[in-house]
Amino acid sequence: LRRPLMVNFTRSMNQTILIKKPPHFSFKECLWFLDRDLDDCMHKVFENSVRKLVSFNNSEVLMEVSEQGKHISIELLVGSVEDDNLVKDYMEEWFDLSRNIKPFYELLEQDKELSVLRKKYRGLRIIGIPDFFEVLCWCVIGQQINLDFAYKIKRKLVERYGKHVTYKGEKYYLFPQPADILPLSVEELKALQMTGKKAEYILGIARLYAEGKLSALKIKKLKNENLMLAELVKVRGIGEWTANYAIMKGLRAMNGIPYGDSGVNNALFQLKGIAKRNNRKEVDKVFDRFKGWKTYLVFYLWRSLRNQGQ
DNA sequence: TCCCAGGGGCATC
DNA sequence: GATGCCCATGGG
Repeated sequence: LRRPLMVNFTRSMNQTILIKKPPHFSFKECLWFLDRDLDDCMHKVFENSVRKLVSFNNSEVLMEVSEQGKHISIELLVGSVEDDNLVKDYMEEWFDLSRNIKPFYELLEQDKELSVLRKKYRGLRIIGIPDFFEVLCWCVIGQQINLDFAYKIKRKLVERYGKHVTYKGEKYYLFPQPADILPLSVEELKALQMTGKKAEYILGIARLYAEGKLSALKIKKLKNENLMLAELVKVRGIGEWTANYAIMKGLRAMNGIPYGDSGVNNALFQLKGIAKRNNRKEVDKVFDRFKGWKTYLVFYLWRSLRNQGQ
């Protein structure tokens, strides 16, 4: 028998998971980062929330993340999970929630020019890309082209080859899996406006995944970040910049420095006046004081390049 | 027209 | 290890 009364409660029946906000956390700053002015097809940002499709044990779940007082609220608009911890663990990775970033702020305070980063962007966390295959593909796509164009290419790839669910007329996508990419030809990928080289690199990465030779787990098992970088750089299409970006965004390694990154260079030029080219030693000099927090410094430097928002 | 944008591979010396 | 060249699109 149907029970009409239940209809009114449809909304509250969605599974909702609460996570207590850690100290030094600003949901607004995190939301700002996810939004920027970029057309990222992997999530949708609204005024006070962000929606993202995630796969837990091969079942798709559409999350709506917002803040509710002292908590971060994750409402599952589509799908559900048996164990709340799946969602909590995912959120921890995505927003780097479990880290106490106070020591980073103390280090910032000691740097005359950089302390402004704390004042302006307090509460911003590393926003990660928990899918390691996605990080690697994204790096290859984004190499050496402007970000707007890179996001355009990613959108084409994802909309064509990624799974999606539809919610209220909007489509939400998962990044394609290695198995989705592997059967494609260079020509099919070039049709998405990436170069032949990039198409080869992405197919190569998908192949390594399929052969079980490359995965987040394999890299995580390595003892330290230098070993991780060395292993990743062996892969065609992955250089020093990409390897660093990948362990920062995908594995939450804390001492990544994407040498040669134009954003980091521009920010350090603006804030500290150091050269934009051949500046490795100067960059190291700034970063040496941030042992254990280098990735955070990179992230805050990127943040400083865009002045809108608080 | 030239240069740059969240590079990397390769050849060459 | 440093340098130069190629890839290849779009915006300033």
